[in-house]
Amino acid sequence: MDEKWQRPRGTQDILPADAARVERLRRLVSSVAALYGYGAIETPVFEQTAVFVDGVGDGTDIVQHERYSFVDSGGVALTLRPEGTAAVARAYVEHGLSAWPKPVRLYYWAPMFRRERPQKGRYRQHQQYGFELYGSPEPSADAEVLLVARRLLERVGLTPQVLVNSIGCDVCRPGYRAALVSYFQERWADLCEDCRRRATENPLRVLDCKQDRDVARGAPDIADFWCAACRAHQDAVMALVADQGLAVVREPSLVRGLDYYYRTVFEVHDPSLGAQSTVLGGGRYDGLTARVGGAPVPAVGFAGGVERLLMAAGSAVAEDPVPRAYVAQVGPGRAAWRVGEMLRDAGIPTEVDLMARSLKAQMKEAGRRAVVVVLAGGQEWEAGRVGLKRLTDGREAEAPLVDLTETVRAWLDEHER
RNA sequence: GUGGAUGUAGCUCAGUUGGUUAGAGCGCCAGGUUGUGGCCCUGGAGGCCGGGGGUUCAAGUCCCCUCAUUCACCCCA
Repeated sequence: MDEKWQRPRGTQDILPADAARVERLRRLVSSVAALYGYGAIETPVFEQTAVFVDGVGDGTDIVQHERYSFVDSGGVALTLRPEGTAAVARAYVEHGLSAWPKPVRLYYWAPMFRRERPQKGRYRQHQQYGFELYGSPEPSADAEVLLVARRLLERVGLTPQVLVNSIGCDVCRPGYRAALVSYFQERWADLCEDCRRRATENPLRVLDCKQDRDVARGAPDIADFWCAACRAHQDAVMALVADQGLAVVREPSLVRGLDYYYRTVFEVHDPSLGAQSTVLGGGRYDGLTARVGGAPVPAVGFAGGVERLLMAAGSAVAEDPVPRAYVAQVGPGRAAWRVGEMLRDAGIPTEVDLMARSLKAQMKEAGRRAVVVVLAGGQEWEAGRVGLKRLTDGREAEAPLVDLTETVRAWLDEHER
């Protein structure tokens, strides 16, 4: 195949069978959203570059190395959306949603773009769903969002292992950061190359290094540095979810890579996904609206990868089987053509031959994609009757045309059970 | 961006130490008496062996480059 015509690296074509699973998951997400009162929001696929650079943080990998950015013919700097939260925050500010009765609950489902090296569960274009809860600084807001995540995962058949941490606030994080830096300076010789870089750029991230486990384990725990307010917040969130039977585990090394997080952060992993095991991740981001031109508004939320969730879900999110009817033309004429539209008038998914096939070939085709075959044409047709056959059990009958839709529906219903 | 593995039919894969017209299974199409699928039988279509260059009398097989896929690092959904 000429590589000129291959899809771009890290993108995917989703064929009908998989598209049906995606569609099914999408309905599931919106049903959970409805259950908790989250309204859908859609934002553009691209934004002015500053929305992500300032919103997500210009030190983060997704804005530093992974941006799909371009300047349009009018000279405007634009970027394909790499994540949803900053874009929603921009829309929240732009449309004055801070004037809406609080809290404001929003969810989205949208394609995201990051120029990374593709691997299992990681694509340059992928889809994310996300939930955003604006307006409440209370621990109950963090807890609700965690409960939404749990319900969603349970609906797709997973039992989530939720990892939680608090990365503190402006009061306590600087102290922790300083303690970490001096700890790493003492062990500089034990750090891997990547960690030395990280130790200066973003010391918190050395914690989840995969090589220097020992160094990370011996590092000071942020829990010992939390201010009273952060500690109380974290304790309350943990208590609230535990109250609802959601077991969460505090993971001291959990830090997340986006700059807007504040206090609560959490992730859900699934080991079946390999190295890219994060099914969903999120946290609190009270300062984000201020980064995109608004007043600060407290907010919490999370986002999850559609492809990863589908991989982890396996057959739990299966394609909906659609029981179909197939109308075969017997002999010459257009009987099948007419019966087809008749069945569709009644809302029954129906196919009719378009290949000028023999009856045998039509039957074969029906066997592949239908449950009930209607045989239209010939002498019965002249007498106002058609033949019926159910492929699943071989049942056959003849019916007057006037009763046809009723009979087909009954046969399909019986098959369903 | 770094490292490893892999690219042969629509799909899953054989293809010997380089040696004639590159194979199988599944799938697809047609037929096995005029109007009844699945099973079975017969036949058929479908491959610049990812692309380019090189070594050789000879390359799907060996070498180099490139593209893609994949796994891991990095990072994250």
